[in-house]
Amino acid sequence: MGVNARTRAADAARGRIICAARARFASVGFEGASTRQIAEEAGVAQSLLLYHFTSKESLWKAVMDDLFFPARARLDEAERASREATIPERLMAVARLLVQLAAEQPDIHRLMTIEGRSESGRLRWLVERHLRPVHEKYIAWIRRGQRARLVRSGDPILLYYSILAIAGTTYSLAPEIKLLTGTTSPPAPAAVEALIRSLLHVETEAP
Amino acid sequence: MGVNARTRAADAARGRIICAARARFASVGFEGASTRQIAEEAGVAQSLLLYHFTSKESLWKAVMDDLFFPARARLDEAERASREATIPERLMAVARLLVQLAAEQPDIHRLMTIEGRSESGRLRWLVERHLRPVHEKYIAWIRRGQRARLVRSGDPILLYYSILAIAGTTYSLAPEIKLLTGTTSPPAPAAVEALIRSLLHVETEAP
DNA sequence: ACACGAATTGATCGAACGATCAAGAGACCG
DNA sequence: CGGTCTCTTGATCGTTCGATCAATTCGTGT
Repeated sequence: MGVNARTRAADAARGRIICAARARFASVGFEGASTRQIAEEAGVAQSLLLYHFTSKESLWKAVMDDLFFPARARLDEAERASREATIPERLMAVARLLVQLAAEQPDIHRLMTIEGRSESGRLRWLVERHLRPVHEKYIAWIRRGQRARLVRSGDPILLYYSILAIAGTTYSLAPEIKLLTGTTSPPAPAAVEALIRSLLHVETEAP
Repeated sequence: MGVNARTRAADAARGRIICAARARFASVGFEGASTRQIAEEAGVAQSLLLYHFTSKESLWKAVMDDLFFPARARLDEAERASREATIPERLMAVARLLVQLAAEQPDIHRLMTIEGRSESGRLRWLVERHLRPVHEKYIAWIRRGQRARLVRSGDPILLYYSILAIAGTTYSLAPEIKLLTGTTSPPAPAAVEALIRSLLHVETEAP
């Protein structure tokens, strides 16, 4: 972005604001987060936040873009890398990355599940801009895998959202799990991946 | 509760407040919900809300008790009814009820997943009062089933939270799924149950 | 019939909210 | 070296927040 020392410092401030905003939006939601708390955590004045992002809603959209565009780029890369594999293995490659993303940044799962629970202008924006391009593709993959009898039968939407749910929940609810069990280390991505694999697999034919 | 016409009307008002509060807390979280909106939706003055429930936090706790105590009673009943069955079948009886509860009242899943994502006094209260008595029991069941080689191996906490995630997510995110796919009818509980069953099952021995 | 008390309301408090604006600070180009 | 433009701040606007309080309503027990 910025080449000058001036604009580089400004970009750093923008980055700190986005980072603080992501944490607040993810934990208390859009309505519950306040621009003053976000600005304080970022170490800037509240008016600077609204200088860079014009409104609270614009800041929320910037947070979403900052989170989803890199994630989608990595998904595209995982698709390309598995170009030659079977549908179930391609789906597993995608699922593996979804688990990895949720483990690295649990906020991404928190933000999706906090916005998807009630219809709003923000949800419509998020669905059209980020979710639909991703979800529809993989749901179509599941359909294709089911036609080839390589993926378990049943509602593809239910199957896809169950994969998303398993991929993120244990990382998203880490504070609750810590309070409940004392466990401070989240499960290994490989263990989550194994559960998803058994969910995706075709059932062994009943006798 | 009330036997007089007077107290019966008051209980009705209390019920309407709790119902409206559950919807608001579930969709925008504790911090995002306002007592004025809740009171308006319940058709009472905001001051009456704080007369019956002394504070916003007390109202939240009343909502949780109102949701969890009946749910736990039904869980106890499902346990008793499956007293003679094997561990995996008892777990499936519990899972079936969890799916049914999430399908009937998706707010219960929304409220759990909105509070579990950041440590707070409310989360501590919820864990000690409602979650620990339920979760620890079923995680112990999973451990017992694993020792008997009747339940798939792996982290029991991950397995349990994956079951919870699958049971509730498609109902909890119904607004998002509707926007994404146009589907207005949520999946049948039996379909969700089938996914959980394949998650719980012991893997077929590798050659 | 009447006084008591639980239920309900409207007014109001100080604090925090999102947003706007004028003013200052300082790096950059001429 | 001075003017310009971007970045940053503090003050302030009107609104809404959770909470408190006095006043009113109305069924109930005596």
